[in-house]
Amino acid sequence: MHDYAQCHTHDNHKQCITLVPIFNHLENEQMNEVMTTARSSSYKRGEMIYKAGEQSDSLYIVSKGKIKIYRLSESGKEQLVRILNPGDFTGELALFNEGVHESYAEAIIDTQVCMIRRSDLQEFLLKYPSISLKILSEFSSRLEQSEKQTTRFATEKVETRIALFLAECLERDSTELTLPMSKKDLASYLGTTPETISRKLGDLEVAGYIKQKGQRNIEIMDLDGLLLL
Amino acid sequence: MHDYAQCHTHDNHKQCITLVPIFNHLENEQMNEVMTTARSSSYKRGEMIYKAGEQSDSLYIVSKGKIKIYRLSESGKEQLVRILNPGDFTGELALFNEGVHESYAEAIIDTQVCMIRRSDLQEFLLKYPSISLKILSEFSSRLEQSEKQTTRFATEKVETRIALFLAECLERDSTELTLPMSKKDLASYLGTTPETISRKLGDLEVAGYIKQKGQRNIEIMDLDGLLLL
DNA sequence: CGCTGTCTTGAAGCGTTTCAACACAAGTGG
DNA sequence: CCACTTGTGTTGAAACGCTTCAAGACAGCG
Repeated sequence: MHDYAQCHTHDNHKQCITLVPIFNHLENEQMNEVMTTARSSSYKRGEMIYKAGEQSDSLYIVSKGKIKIYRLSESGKEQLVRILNPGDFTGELALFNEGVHESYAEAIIDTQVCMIRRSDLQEFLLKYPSISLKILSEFSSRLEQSEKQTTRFATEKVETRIALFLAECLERDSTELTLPMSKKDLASYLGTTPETISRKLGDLEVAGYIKQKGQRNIEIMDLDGLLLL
Repeated sequence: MHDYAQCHTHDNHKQCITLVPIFNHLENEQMNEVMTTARSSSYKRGEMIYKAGEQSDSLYIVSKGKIKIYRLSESGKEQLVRILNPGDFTGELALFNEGVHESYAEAIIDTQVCMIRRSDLQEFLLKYPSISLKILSEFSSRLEQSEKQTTRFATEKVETRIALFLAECLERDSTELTLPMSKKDLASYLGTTPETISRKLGDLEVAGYIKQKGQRNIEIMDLDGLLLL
């Protein structure tokens, strides 16, 4: 493994951009072209990358660290939308839209991102149409995912939403998982409260579907049963 | 206004494709190229255009009629996702993705669509990259919209979701609106039951925020009050 | 006109939130 | 390194919001 912090800026960008599904099909030369336009930037735990209402001017690719994306509803309540790990990107929505962010991006640990300016990106898209197809594919998945999530909120009760979430965290053929976020954040993500998360996980454990191991690890005892809730 | 049904197929396609934001910036010649690859198809009230699980092979553009898009949740409950009117399109998600539909599309009145095959579309996208940018922009808006909707479900109570929906139906500087769907469908769209819709609208009327006029018309008496719920 | 599906209203029941109090873990500074 | 502070996680009891079921009114379509 590499320690990014010790890399040259150029190596850092390369390291980071090759991680991204959108770009990783490019020829080496095109890749270099993209890289030279990128800048990098660091954020300390708790710092904001962008806020709702701000003008958007870049695509942000996480090269190191963790970022949480959240929204405020009309009545001021916060909902966690997504957690970004190295290789994930954000800021894309505002780029093709009105240009104003509607969500908040905050570093949850010390984080390094690499940024591609809007104008540079647009240029690449017209020059290498295959990038567009990649982004279209990425957007499609995200839209499916988001609509699926909406439908779950609209039709499933909390216990089911938790069960489905656990099932999605579980790697194929594995029986144990590590929660990707705190239970407080999980509550925000699933549209409920930390108290309810705590109680429902307790219920699932009593019913024999899962076994909680410490704060963040869960062993799935009966996946099929879990999905029948 | 035109009566599409009486048009020649070719005129019909043109009529229909020029309606679509994705294509309406094209030169006449390019437009013709797109049109010649399109086919049209008709559906009677209640007929399915596609179902979840089916292989996807086309983009569908509504030229006449109304289509409802809905999903089934894991536990089998139905949620209405969107209603398509002439000029709207669907089927796009599966085109860039796995190729399998995850939602259902049903004609709610007699409907005519024009279809562009997947392979033809991909060809156009690589040939005319500006179409991709248009679609990216459309997808961005949809994603914003969908994430906003998710956040509402996650954080707002039913009454607020209804109020926000009414506000969005209201045309600028207007004071009266016509619901775009039945209250039963509205309930499905907003993730609640027809009974609750009925009761909450009653409450809003008693509180003086709105006035119900017949089954589908509503006069907004106090928009600001409504949005402060 | 009659049938079918949508809409309304009431009463009972359920699921989830809220508030408060306490246990526990993690990050901070002497 | 420990003690301190701060934030996260748990548990109970009460309150709330919404759904469910049932029954009747109404509208739309053949």
